[in-house]
Amino acid sequence: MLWQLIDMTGKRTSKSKGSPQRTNPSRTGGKTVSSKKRSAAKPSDSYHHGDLRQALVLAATQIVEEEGVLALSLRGVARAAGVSQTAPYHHFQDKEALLAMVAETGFRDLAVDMEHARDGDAPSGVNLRALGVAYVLFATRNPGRFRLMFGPQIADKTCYGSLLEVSAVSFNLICEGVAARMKDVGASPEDLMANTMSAWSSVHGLATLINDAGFNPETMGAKSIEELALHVTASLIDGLGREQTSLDDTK
Amino acid sequence: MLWQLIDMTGKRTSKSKGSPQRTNPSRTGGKTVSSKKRSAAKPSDSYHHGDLRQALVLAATQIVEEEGVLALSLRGVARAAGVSQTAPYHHFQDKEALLAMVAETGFRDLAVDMEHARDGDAPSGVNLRALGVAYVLFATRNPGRFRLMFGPQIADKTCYGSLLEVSAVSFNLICEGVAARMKDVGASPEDLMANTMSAWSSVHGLATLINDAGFNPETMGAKSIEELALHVTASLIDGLGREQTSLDDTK
DNA sequence: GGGTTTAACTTAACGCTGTTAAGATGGCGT
DNA sequence: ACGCCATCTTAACAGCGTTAAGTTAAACCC
Repeated sequence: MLWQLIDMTGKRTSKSKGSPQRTNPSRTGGKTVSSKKRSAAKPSDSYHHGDLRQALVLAATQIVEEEGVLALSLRGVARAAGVSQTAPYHHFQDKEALLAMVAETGFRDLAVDMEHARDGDAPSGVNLRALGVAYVLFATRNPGRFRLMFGPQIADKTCYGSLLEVSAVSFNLICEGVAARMKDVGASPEDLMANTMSAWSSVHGLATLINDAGFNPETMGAKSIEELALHVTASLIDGLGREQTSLDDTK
Repeated sequence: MLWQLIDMTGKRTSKSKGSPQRTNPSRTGGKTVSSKKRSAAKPSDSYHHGDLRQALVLAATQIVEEEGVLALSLRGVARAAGVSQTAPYHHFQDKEALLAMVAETGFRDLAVDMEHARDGDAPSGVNLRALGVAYVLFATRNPGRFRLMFGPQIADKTCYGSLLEVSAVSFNLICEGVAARMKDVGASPEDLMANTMSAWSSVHGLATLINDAGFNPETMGAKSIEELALHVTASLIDGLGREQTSLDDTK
């Protein structure tokens, strides 16, 4: 998370768990395959798997998304990958490290979605809304991973350097969007961080509430999640009760 | 949650887990004590505890707050209460039911905090901000319970009727605050639900990010959580970059 | 009051989990 | 060719949620 990279000198103690900021030894994505690669399918005949590391991440991602983080067991992941129960320990220090890898792919996918949604040529308000909608849509389409990315399953995220780096990308996108909007409105640049926090809170809160507070958009008078996200981002940009004019007076 | 009570006819299937909407048999607070009550201390000599139910809830609450939901085990709670490992099963159907009780007390305390913060005589914008700040402060002062209240540990919250009822109180407070503000601004009442969602998303998102995304307010240019919460609620009410005028032009 | 019902509590046990230790396998560099 | 060593295996430990069956004592009924 960028706000942690920024404040790396802070007093956040990164408790226990070995050396913090441990750099992932091999790779983040897992493309250093030896040569006889197997993509991700299990061979079941050969003693050595070929690319077990990535297979485990994929299996874990699927379980997280289909049954939730709480239903995920390391043994279950190993079973899904067709290896023994302790094989994962040769690729990940513990269960949390595997989950951190899954979360990392989540942050990567989120950043991709947001980059696709971004439109630098559009008015700053429109661009900011598009970013927010993309954020909410990613969260509601990948609730399991989204919960993992921000939940307590990964106790101290500062232990996983690449996780922090990737998560900073989406944060930067929001931050840039807010900065552009503030420039248009003529707001003081010193409020950039606080305003980024406001924007981020809006979309993150909406996403979290949809995922975890068990409600459907129709109850709130919206036809779809996207429509509701548009409404919420409009409220943020122009103020409560004034969102109906947002598309017109936006720069 | 109110939005579920509202939409009780909805297609939310309340999967498995016995009869949904099960009414808590004895009491919600646990004050139906037989007569020889023991408040919550463990007797350790008498075979029967006296008020084990409440003692378990208290012990669980403490563990949730001090070590997090993930560190809580039913056996550990029983140990803390000084009873055997299976004693809790005579008061709660399973671990989740105990957690639901802890979450319920959380929603009750949240509602109390927000009711204290409410000021019906103040301008609508000021009142709404006070409600939001109270929400964020509760969440950051009780992170363990807050995570439990909205997290996936309680899989299907519709199974616990009293939980839904209590959670509706704070929702109503936000809803009323938004309605008053909309009236002042002259917004169409049909947007009430969507605007409530906007307001709620803002404060819930901020609370969640502070608790789970591991950042400190100073990084965002705020001196305290309260100041940041004030900024975020101002952004919501008046729009991004315009919050500096919020306290003046509010009604 | 004495006998019985019954809620509250106990010990024992099952299968599951995360994790460690120690042994088996086989690709790769020398 | 040989040995190294990353990779994978089986075995084992303690702790978990939960069920089953037995024990205690409070409450209730006549």
